[in-house]
This record gives sequence, C-alpha cells and structure tokens, in this order.
Amino acid sequence: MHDLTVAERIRAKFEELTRAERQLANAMLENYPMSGLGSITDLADNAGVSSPTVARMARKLDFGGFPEMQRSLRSELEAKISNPIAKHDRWAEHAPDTHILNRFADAVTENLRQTLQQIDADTFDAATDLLSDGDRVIHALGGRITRSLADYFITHMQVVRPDCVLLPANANTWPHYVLNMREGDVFVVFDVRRYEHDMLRISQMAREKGAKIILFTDQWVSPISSFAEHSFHCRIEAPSGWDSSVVTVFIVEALIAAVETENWDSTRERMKTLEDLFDEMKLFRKFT
Amino acid sequence: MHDLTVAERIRAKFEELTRAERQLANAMLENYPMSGLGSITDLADNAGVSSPTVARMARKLDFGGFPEMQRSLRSELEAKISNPIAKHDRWAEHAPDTHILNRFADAVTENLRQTLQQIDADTFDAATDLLSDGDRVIHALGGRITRSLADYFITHMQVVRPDCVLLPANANTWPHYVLNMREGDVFVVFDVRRYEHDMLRISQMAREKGAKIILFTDQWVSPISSFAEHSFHCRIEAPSGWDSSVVTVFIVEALIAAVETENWDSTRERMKTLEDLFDEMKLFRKFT
DNA sequence: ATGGTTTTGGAAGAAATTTTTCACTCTTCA
DNA sequence: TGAAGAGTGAAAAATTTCTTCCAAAACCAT
Repeated sequence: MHDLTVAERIRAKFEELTRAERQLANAMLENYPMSGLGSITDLADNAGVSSPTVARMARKLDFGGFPEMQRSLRSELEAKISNPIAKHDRWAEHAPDTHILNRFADAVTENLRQTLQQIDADTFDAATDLLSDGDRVIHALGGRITRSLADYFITHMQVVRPDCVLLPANANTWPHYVLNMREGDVFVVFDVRRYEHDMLRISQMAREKGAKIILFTDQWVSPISSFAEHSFHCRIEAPSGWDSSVVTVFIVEALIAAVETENWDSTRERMKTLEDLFDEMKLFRKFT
Repeated sequence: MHDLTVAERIRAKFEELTRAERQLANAMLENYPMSGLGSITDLADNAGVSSPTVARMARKLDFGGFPEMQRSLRSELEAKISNPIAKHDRWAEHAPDTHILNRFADAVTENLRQTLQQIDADTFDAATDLLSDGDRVIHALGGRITRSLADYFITHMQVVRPDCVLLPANANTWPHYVLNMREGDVFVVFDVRRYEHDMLRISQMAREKGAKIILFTDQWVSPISSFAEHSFHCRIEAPSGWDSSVVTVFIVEALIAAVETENWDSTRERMKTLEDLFDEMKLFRKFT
C-alpha cells in the first residue's frame, strides 16, 4: 500500500468516497499533482469543499493526515521530474506508446487539427443561421453507421428548438417524409463511405422540394455534396478497421452550441420547461 | 521584477548575499525547485542554515516572506510541467480565438487529455477482454441523451461479433431483456448526469442475474458504478449549456478497435461476409 | 412525509510553521 | 587590544495551517 501514488489511491478508493470527497478528488486529478502542493485551505477552496473534507479524505486514502499526503505528492513529483526518461508527450501515462489508447489519441487529434484547419468559418456560421431559424423544419437522416449521429444531433436540437424530425432507418418510409418537406426546410444528412445510394436519391428529392441541405461527410466527400447548401468534411481516419466519428460528433456539438447561443433566450426557456416536464413525468411514473 | 523566477533573482542578487545565504542559495539551486517546496525548516536544515536565514533571504529577493517565495516556486513548476500537447494557438485559422469552434476545440482536447491521464489501462484491457469473449452476450443501454451512444456502440460491435443487443428506449420493456441475461453476460451502460433512476434499477437487476457491467459515465460518476465491473469516467465539459460526448465516443471507438484486434481473424471473416450480404441486399432491392 | 443515518462545513482548539527578537560570534579597523 | 558593526541562530512570539468537534444539512429507507 505504501508505494502507491496519490492518484492511484484515489482511483482505487473512488467508490468509497462521498459526494464532497469525489468533488475534491476530481479537482485534484484535474491539475495533478500541482493542485495539492499548496495549503489545505487552498486546495479546499479550489475544489469547493471544506478543509475538514480534505483532511478526512487524506485519512481515507491511508495517509496519516493532509501533510503526509502532501509529502507523498511532493516525492512523486520529484521522481517524475528527476527521471529524464519520463515522456511527457504520452496521453495515457501508464500505458505504452503502442497501446491502442495512445495511438487512437494521436489519430483523433490529428483528425481534429486537419478538419479544423480546412473548415470554413463562414460555412459554419451560415449553417448555424439556417438551423437557428425557427420557421424552418429540420429533418435529419443518417446511414447505416451514421444513423446514431443523426439521432444524437436531433436529440439535442429538439431541446434547443421545435420542429425537429429524425427520419427512421427504413428507407421505404422516407418518401412520406419528403412529402412533408416545405420550401426552405433544412435537411441534415450524414453520409460517409461507403456512400449509400438511397441517401443520394432522397437528398435529390429533398432538394427538389426546396429544402436546404447540410451535409456531414468524410474527407472523400459524399456525392450528396453537389446538392448540399453547406458541407462539412470531417477527417475520420483511425488506427482500426473502420472510421472514427469523433470529429463529426465534435462538429455537431459545436453547431448545437452555436445555435443555442444564437437564440439563447428562447433556448433557456425551453430547457427550463423541459426540465419541469421531465420532473412531472417522474412524478407521474410513481402512480403507474 | 515581479515576473522573475526565484533562480533568476538568486543569481541577480548573489553578490549581495552573505555567507550563510550563499550556502542556502546553492542548496536551493542544487535541487531546483523541489527543495523549496517543503517547510522553511526542511529547507534550512537541508542547507545547513537556520530558518531565519531562509526568511531573510526571501525578503532580500523581494518576496514578502518565505511563503510568497514558495508560491512563486510552485507556479514556476506548474508552468514548466503543464502539458504541452493541448496547447494550440488556434485551431480554425480563419476564425477568431473566441469563435465557438476554437473554444470547443480547446475544451475537447483538454477533456481528452484529462480523461486519458486518469484512465486505467488495466480497466481498459479488462473491458476489452470481456467484450471479446464470444461466449458472453452483450447488452447495451443508454439514457435520454446517451441512447444514441449505446446505439453507436452496438452498431459497431455487431460487425465485430455476434450476440449484441441494444435495449430500446422504453423502460417498460427492459425487464424482458433482463430476463434473457445469463450469468457472465456483459451489460454496457451509458449514464451521465442527470442520472436516471430507472437505469440504476435495471443495472442492479442485471447484476443480480450475474451480468458483468461496463459503465460509461462522467467525472461525477453515476451511482451505477457501485454495481459495475469496470467504469470509464469521461470528462464531458463543454463551453455550452450541456455536455460533450466527444470523449465518450473516443473511448467507445478505442474499445471497439481493441476488441477487433483481439480476435482479428474472426472479425475479418465477419466483415467480409457482412459486405457480401449488403451487396446481395442491394441486388435484392432492384427487384422490389 | 418521517425518523434515522450519514455527510458536511463552521468554529474552536491544537499543532505546525514562520517571523521577530535578541544575545552571541566573528570580523574589521583604529 | 577593544569598540563598532554585520551576520547568525536559539528561542519566543506571531501567524498560519491543520485537526477535532459538533450542529446543521443532506440523504435514505420506510
């Protein structure tokens, strides 16, 4: 037990920690190990808990008290600093460079970097405006792999604004949905390789009905882009048999955040109402 | 003067220092800056001088006192070891720093960095092993927001291995699914705040049926963790009204890649067969 | 909702750290 | 040689930090 690091002890005992202690534990890990080198009061204030909580946690982690834990942090730091081999450019420190976690992290940040470097802020802003316009109904569609991304997109969009529709997986039903589209509606499509022909066709139909298309695709670009008003080309390379959606999710979230900001007042209203409805729902459940 | 490091100040004023102070200064520089992080007495003893000498020197170096000098040492150290990976001046070059894209990129990489720093590679590997075991059925469940992540997970998992089940959104049907779980099955749950009580209950039931639970949650940790075999705590902070799933998607993808690697031979077979089936499907469609 | 349990932070007390005081030493120079 | 002055550390005083205790708050099971 006595040669475990503070971080390891926190992880090992995390389950036994109470709410305030977990809050503290997170604060410590957030800026580890520097945050623990000041006084107990500094650390407590920083984590938003009281100093007794810090002292109690130190005991729970099998230290004699806060000063002893701090000494442990200091010697960890010393060991880390004095060891020139310790590589600081590794993501998951306790796994080798070749561990899939580290390789994946490299790939994903590279994807993010490249995607953002190529992205056109005007496109982003224009898409934000389209999605923020409450007069337009938003329809979203994903393919075999990307359907869950469309789902994720719509789930959030529904919180921010009304009139959001997710098209179901079954292509046979799509024409019904196109029928409902009106001039100026927004059609959000996710299409990555291998591109699906049905999705191309429905996009064309949507376009003919006057819908504006926002396309999320990969660096090789879906043919739908020729119908699209705005396209986002996300790099999706991953050290595995298929592609990574991390960057796509990133762009989706950033877009949602932008739309949310655009009409913050109404969004806040909606979120509040929604919370209340969920609470009522819970109450309602009790009687069933 | 006020942004000089302690070492710089020592060198600048070295001529003016007295014998005992020089002795102290040398001791400090010898193991810099670690030696100065303990108590004033430690440092004094270590250098073979008295504590008043230390305090006096701190004043000579234009600090208010020893504690202030120590604070300075701490912040120097912090600046020195703060991870250089995340530091990127600007992500999307053609947008201002304050553009939501850039703010989001900062937040997400910081989330990724922190999550990976805390992640336990053993947990990851153990989860990989569980998911790779073809004898266990995999059941996945997500909450209101996270359902689409569970969906994404299962969609990929189905390609890699048989016996993958996604529980539907409707909580009323969940007991049926629990009924089908057998000792040793794997139950993958996504639960982030606000934690859903129904999910806690079904997890408990699954546990009682002998299922192993793998939990994806946030840094505040869902109560399900007390039933879980393995938990992943993903940082989800975002500069918007809600949380980011980017890091969660990241971990999910890395896990899938790891499982894929674990039993690559059978995976390749399956992927090949799957491709063929999809092709046939397309052909089949032609006639309808 | 209610009563019992656990958790939490404020306040006071204990302990430690830091600063100040002061006597002593060591040097310097007439 | 001895008086002046700077430097030093032991010890006391002051301050800060840490811990203990306890009442209030939060939580939980009924």
